[in-house]
Amino acid sequence: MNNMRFDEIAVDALEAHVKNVLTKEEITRLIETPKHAEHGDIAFPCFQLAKTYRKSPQQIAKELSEVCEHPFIEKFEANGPYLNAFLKRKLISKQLIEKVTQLSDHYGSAIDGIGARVVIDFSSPNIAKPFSMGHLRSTVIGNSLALLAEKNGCEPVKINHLGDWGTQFGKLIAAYKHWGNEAEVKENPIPTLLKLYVKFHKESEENPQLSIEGRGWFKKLEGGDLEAESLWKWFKDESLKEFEKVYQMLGISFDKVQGESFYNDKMEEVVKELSEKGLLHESEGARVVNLGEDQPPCLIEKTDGTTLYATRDLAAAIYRYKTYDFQQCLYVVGGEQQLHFEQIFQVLGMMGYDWNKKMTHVPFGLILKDGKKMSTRKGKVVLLEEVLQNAIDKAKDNMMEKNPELKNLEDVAKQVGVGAVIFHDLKNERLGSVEFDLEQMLKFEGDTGPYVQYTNARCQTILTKAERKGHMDKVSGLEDPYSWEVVKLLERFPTEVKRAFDLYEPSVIAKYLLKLSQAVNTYYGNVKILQGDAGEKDNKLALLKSVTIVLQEGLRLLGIKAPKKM
RNA sequence: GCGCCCUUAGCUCAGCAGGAUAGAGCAACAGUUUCCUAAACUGUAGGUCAGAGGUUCGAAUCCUCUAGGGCGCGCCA
Repeated sequence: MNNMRFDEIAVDALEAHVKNVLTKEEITRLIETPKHAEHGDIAFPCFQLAKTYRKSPQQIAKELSEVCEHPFIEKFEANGPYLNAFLKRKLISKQLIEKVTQLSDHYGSAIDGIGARVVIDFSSPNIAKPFSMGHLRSTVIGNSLALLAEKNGCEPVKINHLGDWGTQFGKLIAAYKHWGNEAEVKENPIPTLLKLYVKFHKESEENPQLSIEGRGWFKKLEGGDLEAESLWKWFKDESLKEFEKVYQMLGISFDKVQGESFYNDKMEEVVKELSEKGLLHESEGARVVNLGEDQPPCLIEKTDGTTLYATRDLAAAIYRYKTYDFQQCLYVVGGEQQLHFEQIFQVLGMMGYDWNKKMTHVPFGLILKDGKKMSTRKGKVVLLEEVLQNAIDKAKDNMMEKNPELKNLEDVAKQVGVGAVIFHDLKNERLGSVEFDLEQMLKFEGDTGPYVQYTNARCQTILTKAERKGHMDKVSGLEDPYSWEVVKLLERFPTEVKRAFDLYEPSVIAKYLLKLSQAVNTYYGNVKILQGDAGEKDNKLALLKSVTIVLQEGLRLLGIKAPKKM
């Protein structure tokens, strides 16, 4: 009977009285959370029962309200066609606070975790290009999914599948041979390489010969040409240094950095296998796998014998399955590549690999600029590093003004600034496209990361002031309406953690944290924590302690720090 | 042309295993600091849920169509 979820309590109370008509599952499905406090804590609509009972739903609600009872429920009330239940606030809050403070940061963790291995392919920036806003999404969503996987009892494997192979690098080498100079690249690697890349695309519009040249260089690169390889390696090393700066700012690390080039020596085998299985066909000089009547084929080898994205992804998938024996493999890649992944999964299936069902493309919406996709080729990029620095500077300005005597001000400014950017990216539904808006991203008020961090910091201050941490033996529960809203939200945390991972949606957590923060701030604004008699104070402090546990843990799952002071 | 996605308040978005009066934030306006951090709180104002049908006791939510926007669709990734 301990620690039941609210819906379980309701099912428990109702089951005996509607047993012949509805199953447990059906009751669970019907149960809902009322939107308005006057409708209680749990609601059960009686419309469906009306048919079988041949009574009005109002009548049924009334009758049920008279017979239902449950040790956790204060009262049942019929309100029109609804049966509303009011929980025993004191009892529930007592139990919940005890549970959260006992479990601490394990609250919400899956206890029946099976340790399933989940490979997550995310971030994957392209070398020789700036780490743009576009990659931010994959990076923060993927990182959060890894954290959520772990929280849900799985074992994540975080892979950074760098875009470090392909025709584009042949083109870059060609561009460098034409217009580049060593000193300039050394001085300012990424912007210089980007400039070369952009110039190449502009020039090749008038001079198609250039593209052919670029493809030639890629063929050399894939063939092991020393000059091509050393240039490529140089570009890659410079890029990795730049990326590392960004990952450090974001506080994100990987288990493996295995770019596309890692599969260079594994592709021949894949092509061979495809051929042996009779899947490879000649088409217009290239080699493809045909997929279906009205579907475009999957291109495996170009006319000149070099490989493509799809080839490398097939090799990567097979390698990963062999290496990790994963239960799930997630690709956190923009929605514009949906067709590509459909093709990859389909080809794997045709090769006889039924584990292709364990692979999922987790797409997300684009970051748009003026309603259009941002394009690297045209040089329209916004640098992530600059955005992060902007945010950090702004956080610092704020703190100089509000809390200048704060120690480690630099660190906290970083946590808040970066937190704002990450939260802004994660708070909206994954799939929606977002218009790039620096001003929005640097907002620290309202529905933002700093708002959540601030809520936590205020609670922390009170706890420090009260010098009460830990022993909550004297907790007896709370029943005022403000704390009740907080308690109800705290109770939901484990459910949200599960839902967020099931849906691959970090925004579920972000939205939850906003709701919790709002409820806490309302509480804080209306109730004086450090006033009242000792017992009352203990209860309020214990609640705040629970709040900080959940806020910190929730932020952590998004990859955001929770400073104690700000 | 085909496929996928999107359209809710002036702006950014919640709500969508159908349910009781469609919610936040920003912006606007009006308040709150002898009081635990005003990065906060309280209140006012703001909506034919793109449009039309359908299923249902009940639709922002499910189905169909229309309009508008976005993204893909053989040698880029």
